[in-house]
Parts: sequence; structure tokens; C-alpha cells
Amino acid sequence: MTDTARGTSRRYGTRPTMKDVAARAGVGLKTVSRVVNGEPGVTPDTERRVQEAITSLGFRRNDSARILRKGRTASIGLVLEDLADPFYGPLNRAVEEVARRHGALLINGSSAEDPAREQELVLALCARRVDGLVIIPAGDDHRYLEPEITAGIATVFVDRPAGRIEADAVLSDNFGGARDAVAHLIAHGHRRIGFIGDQPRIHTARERLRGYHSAMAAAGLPVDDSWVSLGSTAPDRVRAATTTMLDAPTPVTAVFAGNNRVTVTAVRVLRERPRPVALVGFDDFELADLVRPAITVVAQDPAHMGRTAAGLLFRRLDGIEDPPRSTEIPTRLIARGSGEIPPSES
Amino acid sequence: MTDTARGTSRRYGTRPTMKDVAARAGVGLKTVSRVVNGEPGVTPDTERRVQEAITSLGFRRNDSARILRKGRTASIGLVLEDLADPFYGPLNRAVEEVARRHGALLINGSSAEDPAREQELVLALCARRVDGLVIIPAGDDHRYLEPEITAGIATVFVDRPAGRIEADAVLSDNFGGARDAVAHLIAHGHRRIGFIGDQPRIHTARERLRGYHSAMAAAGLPVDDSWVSLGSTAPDRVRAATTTMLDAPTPVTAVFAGNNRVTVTAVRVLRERPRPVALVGFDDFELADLVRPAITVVAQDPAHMGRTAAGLLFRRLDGIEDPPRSTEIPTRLIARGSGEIPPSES
DNA sequence: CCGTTGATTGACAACGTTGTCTAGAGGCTA
DNA sequence: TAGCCTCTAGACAACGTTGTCAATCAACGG
Repeated sequence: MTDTARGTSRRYGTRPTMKDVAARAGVGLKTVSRVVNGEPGVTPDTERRVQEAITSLGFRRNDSARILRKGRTASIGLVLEDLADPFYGPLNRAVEEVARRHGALLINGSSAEDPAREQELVLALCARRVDGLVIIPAGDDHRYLEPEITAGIATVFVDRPAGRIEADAVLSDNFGGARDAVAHLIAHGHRRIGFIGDQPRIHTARERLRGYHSAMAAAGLPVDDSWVSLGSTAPDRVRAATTTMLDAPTPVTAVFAGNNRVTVTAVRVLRERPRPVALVGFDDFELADLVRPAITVVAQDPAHMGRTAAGLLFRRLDGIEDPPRSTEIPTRLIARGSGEIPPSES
Repeated sequence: MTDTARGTSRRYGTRPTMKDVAARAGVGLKTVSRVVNGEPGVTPDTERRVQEAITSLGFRRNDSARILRKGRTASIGLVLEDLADPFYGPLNRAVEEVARRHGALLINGSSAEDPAREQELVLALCARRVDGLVIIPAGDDHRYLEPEITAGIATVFVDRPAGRIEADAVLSDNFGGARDAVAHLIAHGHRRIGFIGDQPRIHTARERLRGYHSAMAAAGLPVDDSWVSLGSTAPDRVRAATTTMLDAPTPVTAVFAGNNRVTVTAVRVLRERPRPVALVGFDDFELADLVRPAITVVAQDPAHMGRTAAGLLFRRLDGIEDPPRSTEIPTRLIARGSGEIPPSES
């Protein structure tokens, strides 16, 4: 009457096992296993009895035991930087979709751009014996993964390459995209162009910087040190950097923002300036077309990246043994107006 | 020479177990277990030998076996509608953060607003024996969860209540928020106000509709059938609905958009109209302040919801046995301009 | 009527870990 | 020195499932 009053007669917190089902149905353990897994070799009559016992006891197979026995967990891990960043939403979703089609569950977590936390999370996933890992790395040394990969955990890096180990990677064309963005500004008459990017330890930030320099050099334009600022994407930092390069002795007339968070802050800052300043951002974002002027961006395709990475992962899990390779996903310049603002006379 | 050439001498795809470590260190199985788990009762010398064996073999504890033995998985499941929806990003992140503080991993998946898929996902998580579940329900009948809850899986519903079972829930004040939104429009002179909402089978859509009617009734305003449209949030549907109510014989002069996706499409449609139309949207979104006119919204606090839900879940897991309760998170009207547009004469 | 075949079924070990219990070593007191 | 206590260490069972293998039985051909 105390804790068995919940409708069933089982003790609260205790679940029936196959043994209970077997006893209730008057059959052997293995027969229950066969029914639960839809294996052949069971008479319709026996199957019915077992099914009845299953439903009346509320039995649900314990996948922990199954996993232990079978060795495969039918789950993959996804480690990304921030679950709340809208850029990773479609990537996350795409990975989940592919996992689902392969009957696998997705375990994920945020590294918060902290290499130690990334490692902690990855190793926790390895201890769970996920079948594979999709990692957007925060750190730049992944040798700690070597024993895991040797032990058979398939691993694919996305957005940024692995550090100091050989592994599959799916990357955006950061260099080319940045070059296109800056070339677009140059084509509209700009000669003094600023670049505000993420921390230089992040691979994508370095590649985009390289693209910036490449485009400037290709046009024969000099680059003033004060036009380039790499660092945190916190609004304060970006605001300060933007203001500095707009108020410099040789002020920029256009800004290339190195990722979506930078772009958003840059839009706010530019909005407050007396004269219009051209802007191109890396990463597309919702409503970029509704802001006035509409924001010209270099769009990545995060869903495509996620699909590609997960696809590669499952090919590995199916036993394909090619050497690790790096896949590059193209970017696309979407001209919406903010990049076409001509330089205002200084 | 064929498959043992990866640096270590173990077979590829096979991992060392505690037994291997014990053999290598010349100690018993249980001693290894003690070292791995930091339990007392091991001399420093023995511990050193075991540690050495662990690192040289690349041993990593198999949590599947541990889970099977201990009964607790140290993981919780999160089922939401769409991992890519920016509204759920901060909620997801907040749940993860709380889980992390409790040493638990997060397994998650999208229901795609499909009740069958929700159930499939939830039951898969139960089979994994997650300790608890945070569910943003797609369906309206959760009796299938009863045996699981009885068996001890803590469950908290977020954003929408559970259907046909008693369970904890964390909800926004959808009714109050909607009422405030519509009252705001009324206060700025509007008498013919349209409501474009989500599918009526979704609880939040119904609550917001109720808020709409309540505000209209409180102001003594009649509501024409053609002013209310519930259905899919697909852009085409929303576009058609908006256009219809703006071109009706008694056209609306203001629109209340029932959620973030509706708002975005509504902004695009209104932008194309010759005369300005007032707009208030449910859900805040990034850049709402940068669009012109800036969008007035009723903001929910998804991170707060996630934190609250996860906190409640872990309290349950700590053994608190109060009866299920429903927590309401307040909403906040953020006036930015689009709601203050006066009605244009018709 | 008997041996053979095929289908159905269950006993048992194993997956890798942790909880329980006992053995043994060593130190202390009487 | 006997007796007792503490501390370290390991043997063993158990968690719930699945793979292997052997047993049983009905049907069938000769």
C-alpha cells in the first residue's frame, strides 16, 4: 500500500527483465530474446504468449546490457562549440538526421571553445563507447585521441582540422570565401578595408585572414596594421575594434566581418556612424536580407557540412578503410547591398 | 605486420580491459577497479604500478559495463522539436550546462513535431536507461510513458504540458504574453488585429489564441473570423494568411504573429505592403532590433526554461517526491517600434 | 518401423565492470 | 606469545543481454 500503489504491482524503481518475462510466459530466456529482437524460429503461439507477458509487465529491453554484449552502441557523439550558436543548429540537425537513418542516437555537448573541456567531453564519449565521433575542435592537439581511434572509434572533424593527428575533416572553403568577400568590396571601389576576426588560434580565423591578405595583394593594395583585428567575438571587443579602425588616421571605408557574431555587432556599430560603411560578413544568418542595408555575406552551408561529415563517419563504420581525407565545402557570396556601398570620401 | 602496425601491439578494434591491466600490473581485478575509481585502500606503490599499466595499455573504463552494474547511466535525454530552431538553442545549452554540473551527459534528438517520432525517440532513450528525460512534446498523449516513470525515469516537460498523464512541466506564460502583445496594439489605436498562429493542436498556439481573444474582449472589440488563422508555420501558409487578412473587406491594421517563424515571414510580407502595418511577434530573435521598424516582441526566456526544467529533473533524481507541478516562466514585452505604428485609415 | 531432417527451444557462458566477502599481513595490547 | 584489530588485496558473483550449442520433437522417406 505504500509504494506499490502505482497501478502495477512491481516495486517502484525496479524494472522487469527478460528473465521475468520468461518466467511469466513459461518459456526460456533465449526465446524471449528472440521475440524481442524479431528473430526467426519462434512459433506464432509462443510468440503471442511472450508478447503478452512483455506488455503486461511493461518490459523494455535494457540496451546497456545489450551494448555490453554486442560491443556496438549504435550511438555517435557530436562535440561542438556552443549548442546555442545558430550556426551549429543546422549542422547538429543534419548530423542527427543521418544518425537516425542509420539507427543511431546522438549524444552531444558543447566545448565552450575550451580545449580541456573538449577533451573531457570526448573522452567521456569514448568511455561510453560511442561508435563514432563528429568533432568541431576547440583545441589544436588531438593526440589524446590516438588510442581511441586505434581502438576503432571512427572520428571526423568538422569546420576545423584535427591537430597533430591524421583524421578525416570536412571544412569550408574559408580562404576562398574570404578572398571573394574582400574582392567584392574592392570591386566596389574600396581600397582601405578592415578585417575583424576570431581568435588567431582558431583555424578558420587564420584561413579567413589569409584570404583577406590574398585579395588585397591580388589588387596591389597595401594593408595597414590597424586594419586587422583578431580576438574574442564578444560584443565589447568587436565594438572597440570596429570603432578604432573607423577612427584611425587612415580610416577604413569597408569592413569584412570574420563570422556571424562579429557581423551582428558590426552592423550595430556601423548603424551609429554618420557616413555609411560597406560591410561583408562571413556566415549567412536569418534576417540578413531584412536589415537595411541588407547584409552581403559569404554563406557557408552548415547542414551540408553536417551531412557530409556524418556520411563519412558512417562509411567508416561500414568498414571503408581509405586514408584520412579532407573534404572542402564551397562557400557562396550572397550580394545583398551592404557590400555595394561605395567608399565615402574621407 | 598486417593489422598490428599501428604503434601499439594490440589488435585493431579491441580494447584492453581491467583484466588486461590487472595481468600487466600483476594485481587483482578489484585493485584495478579501485585505482580507476579513486577508491581508498591501495598503497601508493601498487597504485603506481596500476597507473603505469593503464597508460601503457591505453586503457579506458568501459562505461557500458559500469552502467549495467551500477544501474545509473549518468545521462539524461532531451527531446525537442527541431535542433536547428534558434529558439531551442539556448534551451538546449542550458539543459546541457545543468547536466554537466551534475556529471551527466546529454543525449538528444528532434521529434520534427511528429508524435510517432517523439515516442520512438523517447522509448529509445528509455531503453538506454537514461536517468531522466526533458521533453518538449509533439504529441498530446503520453500514457506510453507511464511504465517508464513508474520504473523511475524522472520526466519533465517543457514549453508544452504532458498529455493525459501527471508530470512536471515548465511553461511560458503564453496566455499572459499574448494578451499583453494584443493589448499593446490596442493601446496604440488598433481595433482590427489579426492573429497568425501555429497548428491548433499545439498547446502554446491555443494559449496564445486565448490571450488574443482575452485582450480583444477586455477592450470590447469584436473579432472577425477572417482575422484569425492557425496552421503550419511554413512561409507559404503564413504569407497567404497574412495577405488574406490584409486584403479582406475589413482588413486588419495590425498583426500579432504567434511565434518566431511566423514573425519572420510576416515581416517580409508587411515590408511589401504599400502602407505600414503594425506587428508584434511572440518570441524574441536576434536582430529584431536592427530591422526597420524594429520588431516589438513578447520575449520568452528559453535559457531560463531549460535551466528550470533541468534543475527540477535533478531534484527529482535526488529523490524529492513532491507531487508533479507546473512552473510558469513569465514573458516580457519588448517595445521596439513595430507595435507603435498607428492604424492607417482604410 | 526406424533413421534422418528440419524446426523449435532452452541451458549456459560471456561481455566488463563493481559490491561483498574473506584471507592474509602487520602492528598493537595485555 | 596470544589475541585482536586494521589495512590491503583478491576471489567471486552479479548486472541483463546475446551467441553457441545441444536437446527435443514432429514429419518424412525408405
